[in-house]
Amino acid sequence: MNNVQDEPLRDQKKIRRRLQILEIARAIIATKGLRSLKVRDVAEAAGCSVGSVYNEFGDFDGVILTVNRETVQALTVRLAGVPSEDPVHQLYGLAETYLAFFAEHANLLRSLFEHRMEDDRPYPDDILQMVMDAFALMHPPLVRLLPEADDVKIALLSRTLFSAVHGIISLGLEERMVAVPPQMLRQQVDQFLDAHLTGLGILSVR
Amino acid sequence: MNNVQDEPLRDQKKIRRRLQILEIARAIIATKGLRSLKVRDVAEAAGCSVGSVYNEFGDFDGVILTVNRETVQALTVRLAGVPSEDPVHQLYGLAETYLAFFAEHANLLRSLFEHRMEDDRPYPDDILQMVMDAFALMHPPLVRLLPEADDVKIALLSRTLFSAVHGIISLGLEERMVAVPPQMLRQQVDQFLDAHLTGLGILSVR
DNA sequence: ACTCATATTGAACATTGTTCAAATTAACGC
DNA sequence: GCGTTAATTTGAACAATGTTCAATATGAGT
Repeated sequence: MNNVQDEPLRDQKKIRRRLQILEIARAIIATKGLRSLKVRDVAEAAGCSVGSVYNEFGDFDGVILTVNRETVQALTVRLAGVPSEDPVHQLYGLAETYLAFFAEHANLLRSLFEHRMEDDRPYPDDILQMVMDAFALMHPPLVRLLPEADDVKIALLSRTLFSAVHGIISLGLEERMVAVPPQMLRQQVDQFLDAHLTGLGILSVR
Repeated sequence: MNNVQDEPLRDQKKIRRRLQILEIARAIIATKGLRSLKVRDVAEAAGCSVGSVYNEFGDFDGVILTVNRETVQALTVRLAGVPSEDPVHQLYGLAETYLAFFAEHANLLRSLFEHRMEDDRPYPDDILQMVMDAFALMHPPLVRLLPEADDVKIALLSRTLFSAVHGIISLGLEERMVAVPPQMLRQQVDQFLDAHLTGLGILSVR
């Protein structure tokens, strides 16, 4: 067993604090946006010094990247929960779930997609991989709907669909670009899928 | 006449410097990204003090916003140059021109779409309006192709198409998301339009 | 309880946006 | 031209914020 009693006190506190820092950072990003995230604010709210934040995460980007990592994970869980009996419904479900998640956590998603590293350090591979995995959830329904298409075609198509839906949603929720009301946005996404799936021959023309 | 001889010397210098500051800021954003833009670098390269940058643009956001404004203008000019004889070709042309422009000026476009103001000041209305005007260039061809659709439907559709294409291109060019080679991206955009326009009944099923 | 390795601290530093009193400069009337 | 004046320009000082590291405190092992 490896329960909490076995953990040295030192590590317990470390772990607890790590979680607290992340919780606070996430809350600030979610409510006030990435640009409002400040080391000192996080340290103060977590009841520790700025040095501790650095000990735990290396640099401030480390905090942001960890929050982003957890955002993709949460998104993946939500997307994986979409019912998969009917592949067409599944595709609509994935898009609508993405919309719902984006609407709930707009600033967290923006942090994921818009954050640029200091200098020109590369974005961590594992996060990229997680994003890819998330939209690979479209593969199975697409394979079922287009049995004769090869893997490359499926991969390309899922990437296209994901990117297109992402564009519609992210620009649609951008307040500054004359935000579309959420209900209307859902309709917009559905109509987009109607047209696109029809064009792919998946839905029949009405 | 209002030629350069009539301008007081003071204003001439002011105008020249304003242009120079913008040119330098644009060059830095374009080559090293928005995050690498620093007041002192700009001032030094323009041969003036940091104070002058502030006198001219109010604050540093002012410089960025002015560069962004000029980016939309340049984009609009390019898009407006797409031939309009055939509405279907025009739509493809608009998308491909957007792709070409985005590929050439990726960092400038990211600055336009991703820059967030300090605090929560609103993004200037005139820039939003310019972006709207840019993608309103899709209205005429869509009206010709869908004569029975009302204005609201056209506006919504053009917004959807623009957002979708923007998503495909911006994620496709994102190095960190496993960048798609430009040639492949063009194919991807074309295939997207094929399917979507077919689904809308604009292209006939092959 | 003592020792030692480790974690934590926060003051000091580095970088970068912002301000403003002082210096400079151009415009104008003579 | 020259002095006066209003406007502009300057850059040192300030403010905000990311980062470091020597000194301190703390938990683990005996």
